[in-house]
Amino acid sequence: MPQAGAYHHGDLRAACLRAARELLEEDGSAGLSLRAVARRAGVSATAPYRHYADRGALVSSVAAEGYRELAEHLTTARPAPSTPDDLAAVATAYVRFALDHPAMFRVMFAEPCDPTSEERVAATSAISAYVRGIVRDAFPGTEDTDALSTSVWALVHGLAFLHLDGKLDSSTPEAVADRVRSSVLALFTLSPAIRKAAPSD
Amino acid sequence: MPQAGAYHHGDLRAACLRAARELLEEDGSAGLSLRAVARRAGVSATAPYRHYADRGALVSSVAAEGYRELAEHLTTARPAPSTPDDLAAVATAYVRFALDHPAMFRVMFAEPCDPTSEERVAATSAISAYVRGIVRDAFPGTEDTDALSTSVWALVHGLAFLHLDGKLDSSTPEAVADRVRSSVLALFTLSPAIRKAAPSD
DNA sequence: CTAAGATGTATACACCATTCACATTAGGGT
DNA sequence: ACCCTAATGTGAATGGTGTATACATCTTAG
Repeated sequence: MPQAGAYHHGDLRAACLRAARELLEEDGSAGLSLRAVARRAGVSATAPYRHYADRGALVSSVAAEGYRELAEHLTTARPAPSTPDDLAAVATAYVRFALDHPAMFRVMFAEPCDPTSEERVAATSAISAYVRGIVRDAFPGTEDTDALSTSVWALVHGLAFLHLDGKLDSSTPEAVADRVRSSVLALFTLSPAIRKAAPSD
Repeated sequence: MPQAGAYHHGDLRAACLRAARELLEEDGSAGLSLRAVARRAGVSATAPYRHYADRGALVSSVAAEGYRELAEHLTTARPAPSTPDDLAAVATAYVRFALDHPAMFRVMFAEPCDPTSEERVAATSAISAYVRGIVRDAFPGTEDTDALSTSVWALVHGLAFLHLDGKLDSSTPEAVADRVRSSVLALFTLSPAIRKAAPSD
């Protein structure tokens, strides 16, 4: 039975993760220090090193958790997305997640982020596959599904960041939802002008 | 005549900016510390405070310079853009800028960034206006130019970030250029499937 | 020429990441 | 039941960082 004595924590690894997430919510990414995490977990400053190689490793774990939660948030918004309309709904859910958890979202995407963290790679490729699945269902006639889903992800991701950075008004959830929705759909309803102007390959 | 004596630097403000940019190129955003800037400028650790309120102010100035250079980079790529093809070229230039100056790009967009820096606001609105101009010329028949240009900016911005974060292959400039180009254009060439699937308003 | 303001320095404090030697404990092999 | 080992947590120390404060030096306006 763990947690009998006070010397050993029991599950410090998980406690650190939880503390890190709380600090992120409260003080933003600036407040996420190893020492603060240790303090909150009620443990000495260097104890976390037994479970994380360095600060970056902790951050990577937090990010990975964020990816999983984002994925869950999206599937909750639309459990079985298969139409352009579903796609728009998922897109707004994506942006909403970013605005509801700004510090977490920044940790997930705005860090230097070495690509050697398997946890991160696995989690992001899950999201990528999810988007690809929706696009495949929503636009069955598409030749290059990968390219299109990349475009969609990039569009939504960019919208999230521009809102997050205050470059676009995000005062009300409705305003954001409307913009995301219309942005996603607008790009699909412009064909006449474009086909006339750019009839290449 | 400045720079006669050694006590006063002459133009420490500019020297700090230059030093900050060099450190950014060399060591990434992690190496950008006020103390390192001061060291490189050959000045005491607290001297920069005479010209910048705090670290954030320095970073904001660097970011503002980055915005201006990005704008210049884009206009150099296509001095008078007016077609979808031009738009694609400008888009690749945008992503290329991000990949060529990753640390700078992150400073520009991935920082918490209080919206109270006039320098930043002015510089970003310039880019926003530039994109809007291209879109207006490239798609004259569009009702809501603002919405469309927002979408375009978001798409390109998202592509830049996904490449930067290693979520998309950026091993060769050609691969990146092809993907950006096709991503931007692909979204304009899907009309049949979409109009059939989502015939709303 | 001098006094005041601008600019740079020195010192100090608090915080942080990280390392290392050490203390405590849990659990498996006997 | 016992001990030994590996896992886990502690404490002190090192070197880096942002920032405030008091002080030194220079420039320049009057």
